[in-house]
Amino acid sequence: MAEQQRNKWKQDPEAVRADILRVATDEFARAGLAGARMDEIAARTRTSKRMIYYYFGDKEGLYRAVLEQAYRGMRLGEQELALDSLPPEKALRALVIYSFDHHWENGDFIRLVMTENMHEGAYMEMSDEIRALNASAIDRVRQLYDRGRAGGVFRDGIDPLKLHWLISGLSFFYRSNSATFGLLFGQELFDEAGREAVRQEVVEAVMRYVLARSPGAERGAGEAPSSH
Amino acid sequence: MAEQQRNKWKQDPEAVRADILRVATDEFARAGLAGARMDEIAARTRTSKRMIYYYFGDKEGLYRAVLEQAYRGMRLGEQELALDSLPPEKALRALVIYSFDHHWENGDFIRLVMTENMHEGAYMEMSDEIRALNASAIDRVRQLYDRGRAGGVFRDGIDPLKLHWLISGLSFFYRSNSATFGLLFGQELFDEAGREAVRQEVVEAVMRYVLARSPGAERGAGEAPSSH
DNA sequence: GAAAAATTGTACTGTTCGGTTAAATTGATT
DNA sequence: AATCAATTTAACCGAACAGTACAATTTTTC
Repeated sequence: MAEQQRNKWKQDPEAVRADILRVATDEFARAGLAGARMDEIAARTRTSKRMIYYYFGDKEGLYRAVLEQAYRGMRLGEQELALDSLPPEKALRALVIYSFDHHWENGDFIRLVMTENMHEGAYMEMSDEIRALNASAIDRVRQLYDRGRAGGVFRDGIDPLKLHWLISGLSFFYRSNSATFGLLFGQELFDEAGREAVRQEVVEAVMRYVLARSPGAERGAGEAPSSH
Repeated sequence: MAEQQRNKWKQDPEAVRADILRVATDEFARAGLAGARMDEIAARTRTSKRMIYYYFGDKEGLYRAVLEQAYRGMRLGEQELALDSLPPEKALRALVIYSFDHHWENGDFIRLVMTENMHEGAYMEMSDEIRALNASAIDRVRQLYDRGRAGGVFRDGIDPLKLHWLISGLSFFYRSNSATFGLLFGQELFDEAGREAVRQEVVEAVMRYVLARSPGAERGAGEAPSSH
C-alpha cells in the first residue's frame, strides 16, 4: 500500500487499453457520445489523457472501440446458451427468458445502442466485426424455429427474422424505456416482482405468437397432465 | 422578397416562441440534449439567441418546453381515434395499427423520448403536465380490454397496463432501433413493404396475446365467411 | 550497449459553446 | 407626447473541452 513503485513505472499496454475501455464504456453509456467527457474518462483511468489519444486516436475512435467491445461481450455471452438439447417449446421459452434477463443486466450495452441509434448507426456501420458477430444470432433463432415447425409444435409462416425482432424488441424496450415508462405508468412494472411478471408476459406473448395451438391452461400450480 | 420591413420589426411573442420551439424540437431530436447547439437553433430561427434565453431561461428550460410540447402533440393526436364504435377485436386491431403508424411518423417524438431515457427521465419528472396527459392513454386500453373480456372475445387475466406496454413497446422499438437493427439484419424490414409486413405481425402478436381463442386462418385474400 | 521504436507524463492551446451585458426599439398607459 | 414595461439586437465573455507539443522513460533491435 505505502510503496507503489516510486518514480518508476512499468509498461503494460494491454492493461492500459483495457483500463481505458472499461472507464470509457461507463462514461459513454452514461452520457452518450456528445455528453461524454474525455477529461472525465482520463481522470477515472489509471493513466493519463495523453494515453487515450495515443491508443484510440480521438473521441470517436474511442467510442467505436467501446461499441465494438460491447457488442462482442454481449454476443459472446449468448453463446453459453445450449438450445439444441431442449425440445423446441422449452428452448424458445429459455431463449426469451435469457434474452430478457441478459438485456436487463447489461444496461451499458442498451445505452450504447440507444446512443448509436441516435447517430443513425453511423459508427456501427464502420465496423465489419459487429455485423459478423450478429449473423449467428439470427441463425440460432432460425434453427430453433425450423426444429419446432418440423415437429408440428410451431405454426407455419413465421419469419425467423421477425421472431428475433420480436424477442429482442421487447427485451430491449423493457430496459431502454424503463425511465419514462415507469414515470408515466408507475414503477411497479420495474421492481423485482414487476420484472418477473413482465418477463412472464413476454414469454407468453412470444409463445402465443409462435405455437401452433394456443397454450393450454397455465393457471394453477403444477403442470397440467396432457395425455399420459 | 426584396423589401421585408426594413429596419422595422413587429412584435409577436407567441409566434416567436412557436418558431423557437419548432426549430429546437428538430435540433434536440437530431442531436440530443448534450449534442444540441444553442447557436444552431438560434441561427435557424427567425429571431436571435438572446430571445431564446429571454423566453426559456436556459438550454434545459428550452429542452423541457420541447419535451412537453412533443408529448402534448403526440397524445392529442391519439384522441382522434374512435374505438368505442367498433367491436373489441376490430378496435384492438385499429389501436395497434394506429400506434404503430403514429410512432413511425413521429420520429422526432421517438428521439426525444430516447434522449429523455438517456437522462433517466430527469426532465420529464419535473413536468406534471406530461403525466396527466398519459393517464388517459392507459384508460383507453383498459376500457377496450374490459369490453372485449365481457363479450368473451378476450381472455381473462390480462393486465391492461402490460397490454399497453406491449403495444407501445413494439411500436416504439420498431422506430427507435431501426438504424442498428436494419444495419445488422438487413434494411428490408424497414422499407415500405417491410414496414407493412412488420405491422401485420405486430397486430398478429398482440391479437394472439389477447384473444380467447387463437385467430383462425387469416390466409388468402378476403374475409373468411364465418357463419352467415 | 547503442540506436531505434514504443510508451508515458506534464503542460499547454485554440476553439467551441452556453450564457450575458448594455443598449435600442416597440407597444401600452397616462 | 412622455413614461414605462415588454421585447429585441449585436457584441461580448469566461469556462469547458477536444486535442497537441515536447520531452522523458522504457523496451526492443542489432
